[in-house]
Amino acid sequence: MSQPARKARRMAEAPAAPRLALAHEAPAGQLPVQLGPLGVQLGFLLRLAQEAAFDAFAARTGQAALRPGRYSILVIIAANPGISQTALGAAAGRDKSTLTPALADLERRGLIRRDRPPQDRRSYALTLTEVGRQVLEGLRHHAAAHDAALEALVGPADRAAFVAVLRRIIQGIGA
Amino acid sequence: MSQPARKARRMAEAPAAPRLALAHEAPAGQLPVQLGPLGVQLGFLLRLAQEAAFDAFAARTGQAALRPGRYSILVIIAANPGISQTALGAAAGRDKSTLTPALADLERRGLIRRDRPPQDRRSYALTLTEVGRQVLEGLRHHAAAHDAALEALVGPADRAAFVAVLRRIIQGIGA
DNA sequence: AACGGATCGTTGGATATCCTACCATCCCCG
DNA sequence: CGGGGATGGTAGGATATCCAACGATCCGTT
Repeated sequence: MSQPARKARRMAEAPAAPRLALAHEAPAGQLPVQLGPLGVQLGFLLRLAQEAAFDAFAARTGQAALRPGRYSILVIIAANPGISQTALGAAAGRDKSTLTPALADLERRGLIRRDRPPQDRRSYALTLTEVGRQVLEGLRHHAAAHDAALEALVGPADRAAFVAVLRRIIQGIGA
Repeated sequence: MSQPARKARRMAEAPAAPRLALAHEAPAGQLPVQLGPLGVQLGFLLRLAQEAAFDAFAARTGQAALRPGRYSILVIIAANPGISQTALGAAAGRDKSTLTPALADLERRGLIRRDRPPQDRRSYALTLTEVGRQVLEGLRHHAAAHDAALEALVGPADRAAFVAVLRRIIQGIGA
């Protein structure tokens, strides 16, 4: 849900070679493209890393129904049965309007249920169906493998430090 | 260019508090939302970190003309006068079709020039104008400040290690 | 009991992305 | 020299995002 659907359409293929080399190899006889200061700027590298990671996860999951964005929705609903759309959006880091078509799609596929709690007819209580649990189980394997692949690159000994840095960025960069 | 224009519209305001707390604080009397395994999954954290960093940079720059995506385009063109659109897209990690409207806009604003090299009338040679250089100069200050803010969170002593991890992810996650 | 402010979720619109197909151009090979 | 494959860039379409505004509902205050 956080990226366009290119990954869904590309997933039937084996993952492509990385789209970008930081030290750009140009065609024979040409100089490589210089990135200037971008090559060491943390924001730019974060973007490239995130997109590469996202692409790789999408490659693993392979089907539109199992796109990374849907995965995080299913995980959060599974962990919080009865959660509202507003709370889900906040937890997933997504605008509530972004969730409207995504949840409609998951409901249509039979992966979740949206019930009107009698005490608040404005909102929905979201829960996974049995089918949804099964689909999520399949996704968890992909997610675990993806996480292991990322951890291999980070270095297992450095994982905790890396996570701590990401959390500090998440919590602190807007201040 | 890597994210929707929400940031452009929001930039006139002071940056909002972070949209997401990893340990979600719920309304009084409610339990916080549980992230389940997402809270420690590297892919999810990378996404949140990247979006938070992007939001923060967009907040600094403030105007649509100076959006982060345009910044990377200007930096790369500045470092590679005469670069083609195809090479620029590859360096920026963007599809060439994504660049078409962005470059048209930059040209319209007088920040770049697109010339037809006589030896290859299929392509364009992209260069910054004097106005483009000036706009880029202003952006560099924002970018440097943003990078410093990120470095403060990463920890100056850990910056090189963090960059190395991001590069390994960029280069290696798709393999 | 009624009113006004707040909230939940949806809709419409805008922006940004990529993929595929196409046209114009280039270049290499037979 | 000509043809065919490749390349540069654009257009159309699909997907995903957020913002603002709206209708329905909730709740607190008077």
